[in-house]
Amino acid sequence: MSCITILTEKGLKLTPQRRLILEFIHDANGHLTAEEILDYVQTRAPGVNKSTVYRTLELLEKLDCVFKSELGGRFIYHHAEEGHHHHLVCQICTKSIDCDENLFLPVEVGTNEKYGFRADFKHMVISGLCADCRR
Amino acid sequence: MSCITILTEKGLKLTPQRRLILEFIHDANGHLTAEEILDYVQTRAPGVNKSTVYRTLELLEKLDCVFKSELGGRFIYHHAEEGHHHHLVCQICTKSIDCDENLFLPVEVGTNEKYGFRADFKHMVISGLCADCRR
DNA sequence: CTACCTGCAAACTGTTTGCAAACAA
DNA sequence: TTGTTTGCAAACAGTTTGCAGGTAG
Repeated sequence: MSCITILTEKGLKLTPQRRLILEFIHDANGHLTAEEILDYVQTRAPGVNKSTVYRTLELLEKLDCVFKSELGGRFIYHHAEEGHHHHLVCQICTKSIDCDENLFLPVEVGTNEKYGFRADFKHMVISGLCADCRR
Repeated sequence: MSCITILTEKGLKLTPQRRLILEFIHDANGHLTAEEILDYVQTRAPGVNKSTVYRTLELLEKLDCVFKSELGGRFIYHHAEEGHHHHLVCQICTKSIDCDENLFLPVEVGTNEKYGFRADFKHMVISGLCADCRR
């Protein structure tokens, strides 16, 4: 079910601001900071306020339309579609690689068996060095 | 080699403030926020300033005496000794379980083979539900 | 029409910085 | 003594909030 449907079904409104934010998040390959989202929205609709962006992101997170993670002391957001749930982020070039989610299955099983801990691997950001920057 | 040795060998000074911070971080089982460290230090030496704590943590990180991770939009710190490099943090009770570091070996191997990405799993914080809170 | 949404400005939290005084070695 | 370290206050970044006016449905 699309984010727009989710919104309208709850009696929430599809404003131009929200439309732009949804559009940008959906088209983005990786994750985005609130600032990046604001910048984009403002190129299309100058005057949009950052509090609108933050409030929309908070709403979309509650509706499970976006995931909120953290990276480098700030929050990052990405759309909550099936597949590619993780991001490999290069420490040097900051490039982000979408990562197959079942790579973490062994860890999930391991923490469960060993500590009874149900790890939540829905929105991981893994820091490291990408193939290009390793050389 | 102890943190104190590392400090003095570089001509850096072992002040009472630094002594307290080192002591607290070393004794802590899990990870600590700057605020928690400041609170502790101030019970033992009122008047110590937060900038001292931040500057000391920055220094200790550079000297590889502590690791800096992030959790819930703020930074957390833990001592950089061998073993138990990861933390399983319960979303409900916020308890932290030290976690065997080679649990992540399969992921490290996987991201390497699949994407050529050298994942840095030295200071992971994994969110989820602990055994008690799952019930 | 009305509940939801926005822009604005201001508050807030966690972190960082410049500087003069204080101190460990 | 001397270079390092501290406390203070102020700046800073990212995020959140209250409110009056605006708008989608």
